[in-house]
Amino acid sequence: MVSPLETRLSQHLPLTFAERDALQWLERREQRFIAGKVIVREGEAYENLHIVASGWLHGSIRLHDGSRQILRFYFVGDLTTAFSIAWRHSAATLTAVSACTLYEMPRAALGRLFRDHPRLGALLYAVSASEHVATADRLASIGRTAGMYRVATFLLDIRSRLLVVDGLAGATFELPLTQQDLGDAVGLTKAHVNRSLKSLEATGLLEREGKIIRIKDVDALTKLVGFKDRHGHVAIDWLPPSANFGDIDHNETTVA
Amino acid sequence: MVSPLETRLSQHLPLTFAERDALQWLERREQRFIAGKVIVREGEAYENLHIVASGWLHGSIRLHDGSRQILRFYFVGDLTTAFSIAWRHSAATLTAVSACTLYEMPRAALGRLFRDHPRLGALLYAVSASEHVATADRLASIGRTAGMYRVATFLLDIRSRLLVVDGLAGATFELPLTQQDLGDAVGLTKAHVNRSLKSLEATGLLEREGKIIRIKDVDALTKLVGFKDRHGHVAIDWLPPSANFGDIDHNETTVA
DNA sequence: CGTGAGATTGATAGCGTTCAACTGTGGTGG
DNA sequence: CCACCACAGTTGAACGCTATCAATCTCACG
Repeated sequence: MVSPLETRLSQHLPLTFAERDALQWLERREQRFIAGKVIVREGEAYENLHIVASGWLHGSIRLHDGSRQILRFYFVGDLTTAFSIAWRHSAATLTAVSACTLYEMPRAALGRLFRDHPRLGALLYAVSASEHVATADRLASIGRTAGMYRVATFLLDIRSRLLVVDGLAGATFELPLTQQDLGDAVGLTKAHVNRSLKSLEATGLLEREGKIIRIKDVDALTKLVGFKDRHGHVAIDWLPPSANFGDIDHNETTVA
Repeated sequence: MVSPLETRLSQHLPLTFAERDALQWLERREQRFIAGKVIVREGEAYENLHIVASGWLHGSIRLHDGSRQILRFYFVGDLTTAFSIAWRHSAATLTAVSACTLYEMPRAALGRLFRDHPRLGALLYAVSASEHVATADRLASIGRTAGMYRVATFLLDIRSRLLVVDGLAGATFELPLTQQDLGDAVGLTKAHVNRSLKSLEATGLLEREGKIIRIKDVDALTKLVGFKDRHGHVAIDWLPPSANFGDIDHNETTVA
């Protein structure tokens, strides 16, 4: 009965009972998808947002010339393609990378969450902000650096997020992507992704075995490519107090 | 006495008196800056967010190798580098492009806004989402398209935002940027920016006179480069009702 | 008229794409 | 159990876009 979104948000902030209850209400409609399934298609009207309960997904947009840009990968506890909330039609395509389980949540439920739990609304704003900055980092990386660096930055970023999500200690993880997918994420062709991976291996900082990636010296690689980790924490000092009914809160947190 | 942020948000949604009042409270500390001034520096602790009252600014980040990526330009009514809210230290450098006037607003004031006016919080979330998607579009553009297309997309994007902000009817506008700046925004060197502009002029779809840009056929150029306008509207159907005190609202909106 | 910043243009080199071929591997049907 | 197939990964060769470096030009300004 662990709520993924609650777990995620709790990493930033101790939540009140009422807040946790509200989050769990968002996670009642469970759906499962097989690997490769397109869940929401760019440009189509959509009714629901999705919270990831398990599995990998990605959000992508398609360009004029038919090529695809993968914007972000989503893991347990992520609110997928949340940026689409600004429109009735989805801004991106949501695709299951692996088999996954999602909770479906009506758009209006997010509005109610802002109303009933402003502090959670503000926290979601901050989380969304951190994702925006991660996108911005990738923008800079793609615009200005050579292929090998883009790939390394990408791998460090995924590793960093998996750490937060899975609590995996190590620098070894499985990357269930084709090199084509990887290329669509970092803006390279699959051929050059392959060469970039080879170059990385040649530095001795990275090893591969099939889909398994092992970063042999995370610090050295981080320094080499100038990677900035944006996922550790979000600032909460600016958030409003947990409610208009502070007394009830106090009771409930102690109960919890 | 026109409040820029209020004006901006009113474009999406009729605001109540209380909401408008709250927004105006954020705009009491006015500051002026000359062109070129660095207002917030990446990585430094910061206390305040800024609302643009007049002028152009941009937010940028610096890469490992010293090069600069401009993430976004800011105009009247924009909440600048709002994504930094997720950290105590600014995620980006905020620089005045032209002389400008800003309102300074403590970070915690944003938190109070979420608490006291949840609907505004949700609306800010949506606006932030639309900016995130704009960043994502640029990411795709930079990763996958040739220089001429990137520049054209950038110009169409700026034009589109100026339309919203200034209500300018035409396809002619002043671009107070050096070609170096433009290159830092679209991921090209200044030399290649120049060649890309020349190529665009050669198509007959664009004219330049100094800093003045005239797009001769917006629709044709939009179609040519596959530009998607993300600035027109944000969806508000998911927002919560305007307050817990519906009756007061009703009075106040009619009074207004 | 000198000065300096930005714009423009040219020559060259390199990175990444494109296209194509080949290899390895896991799954499937006979 | 094996032949076959599809798909991903790998590698090579040639091309083209963009960076780099440098020189020149333009223009506003003191």
